[in-house]
Amino acid sequence: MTAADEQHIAWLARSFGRPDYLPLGPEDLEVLKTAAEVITRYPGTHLFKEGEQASAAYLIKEGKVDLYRGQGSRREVVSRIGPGAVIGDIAMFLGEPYISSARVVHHVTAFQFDRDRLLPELARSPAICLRWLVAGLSQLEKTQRRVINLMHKTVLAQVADLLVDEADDRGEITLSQATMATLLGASRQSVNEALSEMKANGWLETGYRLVRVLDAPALKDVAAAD
Amino acid sequence: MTAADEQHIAWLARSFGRPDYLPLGPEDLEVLKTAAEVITRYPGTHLFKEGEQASAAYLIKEGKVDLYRGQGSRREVVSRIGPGAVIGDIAMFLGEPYISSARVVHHVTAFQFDRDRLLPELARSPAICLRWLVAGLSQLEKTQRRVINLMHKTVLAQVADLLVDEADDRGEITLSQATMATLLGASRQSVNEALSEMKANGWLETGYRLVRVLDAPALKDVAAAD
DNA sequence: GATACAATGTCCACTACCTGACACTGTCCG
DNA sequence: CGGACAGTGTCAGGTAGTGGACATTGTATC
Repeated sequence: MTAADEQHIAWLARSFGRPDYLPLGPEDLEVLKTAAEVITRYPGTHLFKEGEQASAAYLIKEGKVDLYRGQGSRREVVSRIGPGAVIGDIAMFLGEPYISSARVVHHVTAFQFDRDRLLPELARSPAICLRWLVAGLSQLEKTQRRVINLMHKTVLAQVADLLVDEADDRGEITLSQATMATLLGASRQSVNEALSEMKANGWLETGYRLVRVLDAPALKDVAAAD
Repeated sequence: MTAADEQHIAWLARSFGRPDYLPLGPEDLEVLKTAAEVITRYPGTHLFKEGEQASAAYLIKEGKVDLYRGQGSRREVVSRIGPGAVIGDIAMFLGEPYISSARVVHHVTAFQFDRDRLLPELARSPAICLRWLVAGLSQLEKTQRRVINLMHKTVLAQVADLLVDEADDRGEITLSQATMATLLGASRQSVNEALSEMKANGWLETGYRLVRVLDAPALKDVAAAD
């Protein structure tokens, strides 16, 4: 086994092996490894598109991916995800078309699990099957809670929440205000106003396609308010 | 508990209380018999209560059960379910508290699946495990789609959608306008206004704690609009 | 049947947000 | 270097929805 393989297994274990119950054993990881394929994609390309029959799920190892729905000017970005995230799995398990499109933002490497290869393997590995599906339930439930939490809050609170959520380790977010607006389902003007207010309070700095969070606790307060 | 949480619970409860949510077939029950326990309960007793750690799921065999949330005078019946329905399973799989209370209305017999006994059994029956969890995923995914669909629509469209969705076979909905309002996260006044407008169009009749849908297609149009 | 409570129907002022419009500034590329 | 374009900052008018207040009507309780 190569060093690269070791790393891959470590990743898989981190993503699927949360050990509250039914922990995955080494043989389970071996199964996942054989069912997966490592792929790399360049920015602008798609992992999958909305409406296509779901043939595979993806575990992002590196890079960023935008999930969006709709086309052209009606495009609505649903979320931006990074390393560790699993996408497309729900549609794949349900045997339905993908619910959204996944477009690569920053150069991506990912594990691709093809339905035809994965399902037979899972049928032999109930522990993985349970873990994966419970993880899916949990994730769906979480995003649902998030959506509903934001639903009737002010744009100010929504923006604060988005910034806290999306900031990298340096507290920076590289999204245009227009993109943030579609992410939240708000208008660009409202987002701009919210950012201006928080900038005036000294909680953040703004630049071209950039926001730098200076006072994360304050933003968390605002996001929780209401 | 915040207002947003209330809404979340309302949404989830609306979905999980569905009588059409039937993940298990007869042959599955044969396999699961060893993990199940047949229980009988008298009217007024509880199968489980909101907030309790979910330790078991129930498959109703006979009788009626009210799913409600809140306590005392603040109690709100979310749904009444009958034979064939499975309740409490998603909370059980996720290892989280129940999202609503289940009170017996008419004398009930049911299968009780204890988490500690069920999980090992499912680990031996990957097919059932897959089917059950996929049913749960499907249900959650559907509600999520609905939430996102309704998110930025007018109260009028939201009310129309709720009515179409909640109407029984005679086209009647027995919910107070205040309850509908909390279900949708809107104000009672707005709901009232929406109902008035649709009543004026001859699409429905209103009564005390009652709405009777007269023109379901028209309501569907309104719900889809925007 | 009298009383208490719950639900409905309406009023109005207030506000957050949206659409549209326009000037200004940063970034990319020939 | 200079144009083209994308992104930011800001104004104004219009509107859906909120929250408070209150009269009216229906339902349950003793």
